Amino acid sequence: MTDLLSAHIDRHISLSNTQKSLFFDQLVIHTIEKNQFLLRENEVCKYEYFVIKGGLRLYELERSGNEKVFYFGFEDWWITDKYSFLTGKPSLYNLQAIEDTQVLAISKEKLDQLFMDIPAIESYFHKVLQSTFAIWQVHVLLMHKTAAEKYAMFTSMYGSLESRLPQQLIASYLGMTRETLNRIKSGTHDKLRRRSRSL
Amino acid sequence: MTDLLSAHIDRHISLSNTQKSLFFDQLVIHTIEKNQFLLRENEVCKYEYFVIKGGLRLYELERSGNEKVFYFGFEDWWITDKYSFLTGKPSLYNLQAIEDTQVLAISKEKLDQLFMDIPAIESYFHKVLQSTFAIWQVHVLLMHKTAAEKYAMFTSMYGSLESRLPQQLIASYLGMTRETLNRIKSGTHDKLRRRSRSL
DNA sequence: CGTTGGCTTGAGAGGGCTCAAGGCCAGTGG
DNA sequence: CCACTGGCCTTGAGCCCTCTCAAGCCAACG
Repeated sequence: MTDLLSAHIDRHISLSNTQKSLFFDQLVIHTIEKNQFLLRENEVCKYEYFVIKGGLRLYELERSGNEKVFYFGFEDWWITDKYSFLTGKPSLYNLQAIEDTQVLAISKEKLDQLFMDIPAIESYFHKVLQSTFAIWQVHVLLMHKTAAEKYAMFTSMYGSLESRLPQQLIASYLGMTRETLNRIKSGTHDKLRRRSRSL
Repeated sequence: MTDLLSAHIDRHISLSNTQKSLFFDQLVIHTIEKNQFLLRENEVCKYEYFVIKGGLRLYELERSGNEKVFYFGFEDWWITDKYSFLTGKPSLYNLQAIEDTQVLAISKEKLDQLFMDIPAIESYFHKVLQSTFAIWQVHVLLMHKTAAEKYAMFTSMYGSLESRLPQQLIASYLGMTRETLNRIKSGTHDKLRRRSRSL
């Protein structure tokens, strides 16, 4: 159950088995079905989640009904609404399973205690945040590009995820409509269409 | 010289004067004029910089000549190209002073050593990264909005910076052209113009 | 004052959006 | 086994927000 996490830790820091046990004792396993939520708008996000099976998305639901996806979490990765988790303020976002999913959860209180008892664990979460940060940074860079460039960046970085994600969600993550993404993939985006129409 | 930084640390963790001295001994002060660079494209970013006076911008220079600003650093804040700093790979970005500026620099080697000697210092940098992360996260959210919404978000979050930043740089940060930003500020963006033209 | 950098304003073009319809497939129930 | 349904993808046509290109203005500074 904690094998994936144990291996993930080993890739970042070295921890004795005793220390790992102290850590793992604080974890709670959650199993949720596709489309169920780990967090909904206006709730405070009290946990960080390590995905051991399945996938999740973090998204904003606008008043218009439009959904904007900001982050995905699949196996071997941590996901949470960091802002709500750290500040204790109500979340503006939703964290929903996009497949049948299993996660390990750790609460803020338990985590803070672990940081005090075992500095290496804070070091681990520091490194995890560095990786997460890199992903968000790329997301900002990507959002400055044109639709075709965005999709090219996405496939080059997350190509392996593409088969598990409906186009809708990819389009939302890239800040474009499903239709635009589809036209890019099929090679019929406006740029080309216009040219041939005028011939 | 290290007063600002000392106070900044105190706001995040508690450190003895001895420990602070160990930290401060590793810092090097740099003074640079407006428009000079701390880092240029293709160089490896070897330092994290704490700004004690002035301001900097981190930006990408596209082959088209277009500049895209991703981050600012003013007094009391850390700035670096985190990705290049952590991976040791050449940076894709430029870090340039937008005012006459003074920074304290710490190298990756020194910092890693400090993390091993004084875990609280890693805790401090972990917390700083959490704050930096929040800024990039907002930046992603912002990039999904319309031009007018972007500007509204910017003023509500960073209004105090607005007077120190040329509109050009704000526009770039927001992912729009100077002209569009200007039209939004003067209340003459297309939406309104068209309506009155048709009357 | 000439130059330079930044801000303003205008007109036209185009990339991506909206709205709308239709197709495909898997799951479900008759 | 087949009709029905819902979710997702595809395609089309027109529109609009933002960009591009181009001038002109103003203030700071040599």
